[in-house]
Amino acid sequence: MTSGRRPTLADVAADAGVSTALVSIVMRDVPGASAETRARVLEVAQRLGYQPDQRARLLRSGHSRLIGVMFDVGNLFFGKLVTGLYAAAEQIDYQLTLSGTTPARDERTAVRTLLQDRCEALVLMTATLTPADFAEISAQVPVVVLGRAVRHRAVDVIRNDDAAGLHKAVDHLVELGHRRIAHLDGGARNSVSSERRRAYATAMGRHGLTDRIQVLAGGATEADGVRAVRRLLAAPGPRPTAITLYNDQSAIGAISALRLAGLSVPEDISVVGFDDEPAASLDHIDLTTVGQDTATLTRLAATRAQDRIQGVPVRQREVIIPPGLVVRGTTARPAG
Amino acid sequence: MTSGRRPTLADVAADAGVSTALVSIVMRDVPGASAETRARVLEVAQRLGYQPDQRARLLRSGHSRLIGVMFDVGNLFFGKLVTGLYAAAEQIDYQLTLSGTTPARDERTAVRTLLQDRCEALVLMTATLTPADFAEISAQVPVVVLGRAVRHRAVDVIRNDDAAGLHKAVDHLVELGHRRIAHLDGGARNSVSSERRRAYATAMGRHGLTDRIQVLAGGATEADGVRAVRRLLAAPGPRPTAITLYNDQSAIGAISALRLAGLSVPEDISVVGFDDEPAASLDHIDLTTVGQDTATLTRLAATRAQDRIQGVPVRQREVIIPPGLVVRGTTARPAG
DNA sequence: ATTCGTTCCTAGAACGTTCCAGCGAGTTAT
DNA sequence: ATAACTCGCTGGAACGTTCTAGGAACGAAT
Repeated sequence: MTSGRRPTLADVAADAGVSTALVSIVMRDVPGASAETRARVLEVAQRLGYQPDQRARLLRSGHSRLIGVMFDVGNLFFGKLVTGLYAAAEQIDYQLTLSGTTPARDERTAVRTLLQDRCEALVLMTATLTPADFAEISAQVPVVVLGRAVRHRAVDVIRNDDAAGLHKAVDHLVELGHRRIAHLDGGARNSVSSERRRAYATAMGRHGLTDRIQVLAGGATEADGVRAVRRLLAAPGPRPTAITLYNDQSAIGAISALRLAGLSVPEDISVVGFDDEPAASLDHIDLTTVGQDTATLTRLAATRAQDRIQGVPVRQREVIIPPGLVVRGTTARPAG
Repeated sequence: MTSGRRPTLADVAADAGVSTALVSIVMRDVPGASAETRARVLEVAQRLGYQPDQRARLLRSGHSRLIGVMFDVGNLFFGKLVTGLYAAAEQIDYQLTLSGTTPARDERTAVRTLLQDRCEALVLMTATLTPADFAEISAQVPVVVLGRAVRHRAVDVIRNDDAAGLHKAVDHLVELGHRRIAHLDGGARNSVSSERRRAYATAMGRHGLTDRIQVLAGGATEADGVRAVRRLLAAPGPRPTAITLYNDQSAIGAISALRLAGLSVPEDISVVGFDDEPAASLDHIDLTTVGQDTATLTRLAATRAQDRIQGVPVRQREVIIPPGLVVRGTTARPAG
């Protein structure tokens, strides 16, 4: 099946009766060859099934035009980001090398393979790397952290504006007529969670609803959403007409708990999630949620990588992108 | 931040006062260096932050010990398979190069980059490649198709035994006491769907339930599941006490339609899906389903790739792996 | 004393590409 | 007519490794 040896530049050159240098010129589509020679060389290359050897190419040319990307293969949100990165990289004529993390393949390992592939910059969707890791890696290659708030003087950060997301959620609900809006928290020891909680309170304040602020203890999972709703319904006093939640997972849990308790969403109570996970768009969930602008995030990550490679001076190391509100079926005007 | 140039073998050699060849020997951990020299070279390499250049290494050595993997970054099931492949590749001391497909990056493009990276074999989780593509690709490098029934004389196939999956589903329901078991089909023009439908019928027959066979027109989406259940409930005659479905998506739709109609799952009706998607294990779905043996699938794909690289003769080009039944909360004894 | 093996090491040639310098033959400017 | 340039092309060096062949040193066997 597999033919003995893949054809090289030399094979094409010999067949076309020219030098390897000229074939190289033709293959790279740079000036330096006449139209007719160009056509002839291309014809031969096509006929022999020549494929340029990426490794030899970059070994010689010094620069690989390669951006290394680390991501978790078990999380669909990162799939979205990788999709965006591929598109963005193509725009600026860079290639992507992917290195996945799995439960058995940690981030250090993933980064090491990217380094060995001689990527010119790294885009990391990291969860576990430490400041020491960042120091070590960024000493070798520019690093862009995508999607997570990391504070390290040597890395660039492109991430979503969580605060703006919650402002939009609250604005949307207030516009619909809601006043009694609760927030279901994402749990203690979690910086993302506290940023979202604070933003909720600020947003309520901006609408003069400071006295209506109600933060419910919650968490990041469906089960957390279920429990929080049970507590909420058992509590005395007027029920909120709407809830914003830490994320979609807990929102999905909350919705099923509400419906199980005989309340309908959104007629009796509106729900807004966060993240726009794929599950949020499923027919039977149809969750209104805050969606990160993955296209912009990835475009900026790619261009920032390029800037660093080219040594372009960068003003702000951290760029924060406003998300959009994806209005679906779990929000409506309050009853009455 | 980034230091001028990454250290090379020559840098390490100069610093340690030995030849580059010797450093190479030490780095590859092959015999030919004394223990003390080895230690000294390693110390220098560590100190300089030397990382071997993967490209130069394989350019010289001819073989890359690299397996190219193509997968869809937008599908979590493939994430599972990639996870398995990483583990399997490590076992046999190969590295993986990932090339993702996205809506904007087609399979031809993905394969081309893998070829340029000089992978020694390709593991393709393909949906769109044609026989002509397979012919062209497999002429250059061994090809293993993972997870899909492709019939082409030049490629190996490792895939799940869909028929066995449906047999297990039906056996499980019969064992629980069900007799009136329906099957919700995955739609017409779809070879996977018809294999599953036929297997359902065969399984029913083996339990002497040929006269209870009931195939409902369905599809692959949640909406299809919802519609099929509505039709089922509107139809006259006794209701089935259990349904097997084409996949998890349609099963999730079916469940929500059943519950909306006031029926409880599994008390009134049992439901079995197919694929064990991540959504199936969510708390509020908790779907009994047929789960593919991804560990075995990926292990075999990797070793098959290795066999082809090494020219080991292969008896059967297609290997079909039995799936397992993941029993969760949507199946129970029938009422009465 | 010579031969033989081992062990540890090195020189130098590859691998397939790109880059640099340069060359002949036209064309244009002086 | 000469100089200067452009165009199309080529030879050869380089990139960072690994591989092959072999050499120096040393102990053991003859």
